[in-house]
Amino acid sequence: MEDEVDRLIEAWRRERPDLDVAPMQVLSRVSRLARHLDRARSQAFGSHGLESWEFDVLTALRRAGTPYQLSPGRLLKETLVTSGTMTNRVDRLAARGLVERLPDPNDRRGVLVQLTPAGRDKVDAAMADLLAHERTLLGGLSDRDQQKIARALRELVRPFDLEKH
Amino acid sequence: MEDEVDRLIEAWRRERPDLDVAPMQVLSRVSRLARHLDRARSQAFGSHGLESWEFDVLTALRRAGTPYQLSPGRLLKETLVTSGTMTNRVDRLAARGLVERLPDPNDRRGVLVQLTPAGRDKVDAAMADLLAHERTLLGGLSDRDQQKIARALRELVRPFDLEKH
DNA sequence: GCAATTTATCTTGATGTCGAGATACTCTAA
DNA sequence: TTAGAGTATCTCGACATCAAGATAAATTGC
Repeated sequence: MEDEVDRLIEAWRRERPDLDVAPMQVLSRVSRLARHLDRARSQAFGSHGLESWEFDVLTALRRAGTPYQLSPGRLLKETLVTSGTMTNRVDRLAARGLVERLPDPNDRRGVLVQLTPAGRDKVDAAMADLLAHERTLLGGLSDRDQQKIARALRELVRPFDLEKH
Repeated sequence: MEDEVDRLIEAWRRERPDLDVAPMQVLSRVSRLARHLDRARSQAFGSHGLESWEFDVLTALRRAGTPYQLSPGRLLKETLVTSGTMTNRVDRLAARGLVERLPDPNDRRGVLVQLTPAGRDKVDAAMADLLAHERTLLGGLSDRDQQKIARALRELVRPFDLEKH
């Protein structure tokens, strides 16, 4: 059974028979699947009144555990955005009452961003929904297959994860 | 050997032991890998003086085969952007001399976007580089493993590809 | 043949992100 | 203790994208 990437590859083989397009079999599918996942996520969050970028920030805080505080600097490492973007995001989340800005008691340059109870409720509900939705997307794959793919993907991501330190 | 997603999942297990976070093993890695691939691509294109969005449009035209013409409407289906975005992209590519706008002889509402020789040269060179780079990223995986993953990913993407028709 | 609908493209205004630079504070080492 | 380097956050301007609407031409149904 064919998918869009098969058609893509077929076109390249026709136009550039000299190129080895095998890498696209894996990597183009990763990119395309990720784009579709983004859209599916946005849709899932919509029912909770959340945008994707809001979910990204809130989950980072939620994962940190009580008291659900992280510095903006830490947040931008977790979410891979720039400092200007994070300032803007925290502003808007604070305006919506989902996070608060607190002065960092140990560093007067610093700030701590803390999840409010309302923010915690929202992110918990959205996370449960997201996982339920993702489970249905993976429905076709056996647990064994999922594990195999997860292991292979871990191999592919590791070089990037290492770069950062 | 652990990666960032292992740490992510560990944090969620600690904070929300009631949730089944297994889907993240596959899907979070897909999303993260895709983000890294985007950045790697941008970097690879930089050496050809191309932006990612430029490459997207030029490859769509290149794949179409001689005479390398597509309508803006067709282009936005291929690249998954809106019509306003495509107008803007074609404007800038035309200003750089990589594409030309021609009137569609069969439909006076329509336009055809055509690759110039300079555009074709650029995209051909960039594509070869991209594939070389992707091959090194996949270096750790045997051909058999690559095929297995490709098949599994095709399963995961198919439902999305079907939606559109 | 004509009105209504659909299709193709472009225009416009709002928005989110980035990157560079500004500001304020902390740390290091002489 | 103090100059200089480093760090944390915010500000600002540029830019790519999107969504909605405008325009013009083609198509459909009567």
